[in-house]
Amino acid sequence: MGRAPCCDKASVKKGPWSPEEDTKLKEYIEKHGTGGNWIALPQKAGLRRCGKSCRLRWLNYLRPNIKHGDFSDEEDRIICSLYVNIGSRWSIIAAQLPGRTDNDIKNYWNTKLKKKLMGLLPLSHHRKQLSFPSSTLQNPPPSPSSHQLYGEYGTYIPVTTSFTGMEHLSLPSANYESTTTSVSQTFYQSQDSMASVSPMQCYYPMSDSMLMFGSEGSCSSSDGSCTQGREIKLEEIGYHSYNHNLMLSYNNNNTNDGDKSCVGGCFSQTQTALDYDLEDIKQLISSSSSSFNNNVDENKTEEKAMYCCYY
DNA sequence: AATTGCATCAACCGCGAGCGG
DNA sequence: TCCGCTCGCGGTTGATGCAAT
Repeated sequence: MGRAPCCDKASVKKGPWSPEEDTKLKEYIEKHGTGGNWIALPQKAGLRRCGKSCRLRWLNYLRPNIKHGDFSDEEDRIICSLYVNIGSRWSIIAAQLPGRTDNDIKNYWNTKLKKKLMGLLPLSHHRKQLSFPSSTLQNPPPSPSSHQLYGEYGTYIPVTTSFTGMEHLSLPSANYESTTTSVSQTFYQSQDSMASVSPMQCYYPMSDSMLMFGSEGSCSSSDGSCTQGREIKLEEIGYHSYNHNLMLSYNNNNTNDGDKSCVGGCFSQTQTALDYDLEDIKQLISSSSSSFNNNVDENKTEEKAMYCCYY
C-alpha cells in the first residue's frame, strides 16, 4: 500500500500550463490569496489542477518579482559557495538570491554550473590534482588557526581579497566568546564589516546556535514563504566546534558530538587539505557514512571536493 | 531535409516535517 | 500521544528545442 495521492489523479490535468490557466490562478490568488490551503485552491479557482501543481506554478512563475534568465557571476559564486557547505539545500540557497527560485537554481546547477565546474577539473585528475588558483599557490594555505575556509568536507578554500562568495565569515565575537581566539568561521561574508555587505550575502548570527538566513524581504525560495530572514539551527547545517576551530560540514545526522567525531569528514587541525586527494576524501566519507548524509554518492563526493577548490 | 543525440527546464513525485484536532 | 492533513523540499522525469551529422 502506497501513500494516498494528494488529489484525484484521474480528474486533474497534468502537464504544461496554458495561458488561460495561468490567468485564472493569478487572478484568483491576487484577489483572494492562497487561503492557506493549496489543496482546496484549484477547486475554488475553477482549475482542474492538483493543489501542489498550482502552488508550484505560482511560486516558480506567476508570483511577482520572479527573475528568469542568465545567472550572474556573483550568483554563480554564491550558489557554489553555499553548495559546498550545505549541499543541495536549494531553498536555503534560493533565499540568498532574491528573485530566484529553488527550482531555477537546482536546474541551473544540474545543467550548467556543475558542468562548468567539472570542466575546470576533470574527474580523471585525482591524486595531488586538487589545484588551487595560482595566487594561492604563491601564497600557500595559512595555518588552520588563521583565515581559512573549509568546505563541506573540510577542504581548504583560499580566502581572496575581493568578495568571491567563498570568504569566511567573521561572526561578531560577542556571540562566540568561548571560541573566538582563533576561530575560523566558515560562513560567507565580506571580510569587511557586516555594514559593508549586502544583506543578501549575510548570515545573521541570532544566537549561539542559530543563524538568520536571508535578507529582509527576501522572497526567493520556491516555497514562497518570503522568509523574512530564515532561522536555521547551526547543527542543522553541521556547524560545530572542533578544537576551537568552528567547522562547517554537511551532516544531517549530527549527533552533537561534532567536537569529537567531526562527522562528515572534517580534517584535523594538523593536517591540511592538500594532504588528501579525492580518494582520501571518499574514504573519509565512506568511513563515516553511517552518520553522513545518505544522499551523498561517490560522484557527488568528487564533485563537491572539487568545488571546494573552485575560485 | 531527415534523423539522432544532447541540453534545458517545467512539472511531477514521494517523503519528511509541522501542525491541529 | 496519536493520527490525519497539508506544506515544503529535493530528486527525477519527460517534453521540447537545438545542434550535429
